[in-house]
Amino acid sequence: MQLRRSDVLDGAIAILDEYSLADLTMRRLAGSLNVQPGALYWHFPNKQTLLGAVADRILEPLDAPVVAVDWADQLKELAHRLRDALLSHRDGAELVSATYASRLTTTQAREKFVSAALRARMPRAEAELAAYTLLYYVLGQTVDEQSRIQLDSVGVLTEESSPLFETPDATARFDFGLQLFIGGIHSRVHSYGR
Amino acid sequence: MQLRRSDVLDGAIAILDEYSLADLTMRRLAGSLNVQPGALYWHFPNKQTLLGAVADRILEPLDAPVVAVDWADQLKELAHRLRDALLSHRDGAELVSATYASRLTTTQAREKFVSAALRARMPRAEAELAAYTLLYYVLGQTVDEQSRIQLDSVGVLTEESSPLFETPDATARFDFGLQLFIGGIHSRVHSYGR
DNA sequence: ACCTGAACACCGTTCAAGT
DNA sequence: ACCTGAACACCGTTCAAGT
Repeated sequence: MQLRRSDVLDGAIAILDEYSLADLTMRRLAGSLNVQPGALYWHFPNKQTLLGAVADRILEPLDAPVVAVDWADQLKELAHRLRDALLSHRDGAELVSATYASRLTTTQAREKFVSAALRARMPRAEAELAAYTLLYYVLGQTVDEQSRIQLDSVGVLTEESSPLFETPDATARFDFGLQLFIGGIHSRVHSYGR
Repeated sequence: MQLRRSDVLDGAIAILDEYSLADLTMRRLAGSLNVQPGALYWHFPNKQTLLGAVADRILEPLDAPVVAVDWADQLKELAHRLRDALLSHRDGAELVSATYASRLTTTQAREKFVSAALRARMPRAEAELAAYTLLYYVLGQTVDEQSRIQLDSVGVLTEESSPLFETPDATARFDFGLQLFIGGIHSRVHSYGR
C-alpha cells in the first residue's frame, strides 16, 4: 500500500475541509495516512512546499478556458472563479494567500488576468500591474469573507462587530469592488487618447 | 524592575525589526526581557492579542490628521501613509494583515478611508465598500513588496522569477494601482447622474 | 525506493507556588 | 500584583536503520 504524492495531497485537503488550516500539521496529516511524520518528507521537502501543492490543487478550477469575450466580462468571470475556488475549501483563501506570497507571480492564473487586461487595450506593463491589483483585491476580500464565515459559525460576531451587516450579500459586495476596478481600467484606457 | 505592558510591546517590535515575524515567539520575547515565558501571560491573555497590540503600534502614524483636502488626494495620502507605516518595520505588512483578518474593521484608520470616499460624494454604504477595496489592495501589494525585499536581500530572486523587474520602482507600481482605484471611484460617482 | 523509530530543537499555554 | 518553575501537549525536521 504505497503512499503516493497525490494521496498526501488528498489527505491534506481532507483535513483542511473537515477541520482547518491550523489543524493541517505534518504530524496530523501523517497520522491520518497511517504513516510516520518522517514519511511525508520523502514526498515533499518541507511543509511549505506541500502547502504550495495544496494551493495549486485549490486553484485548479482556474485552468478551464475563459468563456467570456469582452475584456470586462473576462475579468469578472476570472475574479468570480478565483473567489469560488477559494471559498470551496475551508480556509482556502487564507492558505492560498499565505503560500502565494510571491507565488501568484508564477501561477498561470495570473496570466489569464493579464490577457484580459491586454484585451482592454492596455500596454503590457500596465496590464501586469492591473492584474496584480485585481488579484490583491480578490484575495483580501475573500480571506476576509471566509474568516467572517468562520467567526459567524462559531457565533463570535455581533451586529456591532460586523458593521457591514446592513449591506447585501457577500457576492454583491464582491461585485462592487470588482466594478470599481473595472471602471478604473476603463477610465485609464480612455485617457490614452487625451 | 517591573515589566510594563509597553515594555513587552517595545521588546516585540525590537525582535521584529532585528529578526523577523517568525522569530517573534513568546519564549524568545520573554528571554529578551529577562523573564519567564509565563510572565507575558499576566500582561496579555495570549499571543494573538499581543500581536494585535503590536499591529496597533505599527499603525499609529495613521492617527495624524489628513492634510489633503481633495478626496482623491486624501485617499492617496492615506494609502501612502499606510504603506509607509507597514514598510517601516520588518514583516510589518505581513503582521498587520495576519492579525487584521477582520480587525481592519475595527480600526479607526478604516474610518479615515471612508471619510475620504464620502467626500467624493459616494453614499455611505458604497464608501464603506470602497474603503475595504482600497485597504485590501494596499495590504496585498505591500505584503508582496515587502516579501520581495526579504527574498531579494537573501538573494533568492532571479530576474526570471521576478517578472516585474522591468517596471519602475515599487512606489510607482503602488501608485498605478492606487490611480486605477481612484479612477474607478471617479467613474462610479459620475455615473450617478445618468 | 520508500518508510520507521527515535531523536532534536523548538513552540504556546497553564498554574501552583513564591514574593 | 506580578512573576517563577515546571510541566503539558504539541510542533517541523532530520536521519540512521530497516525492508
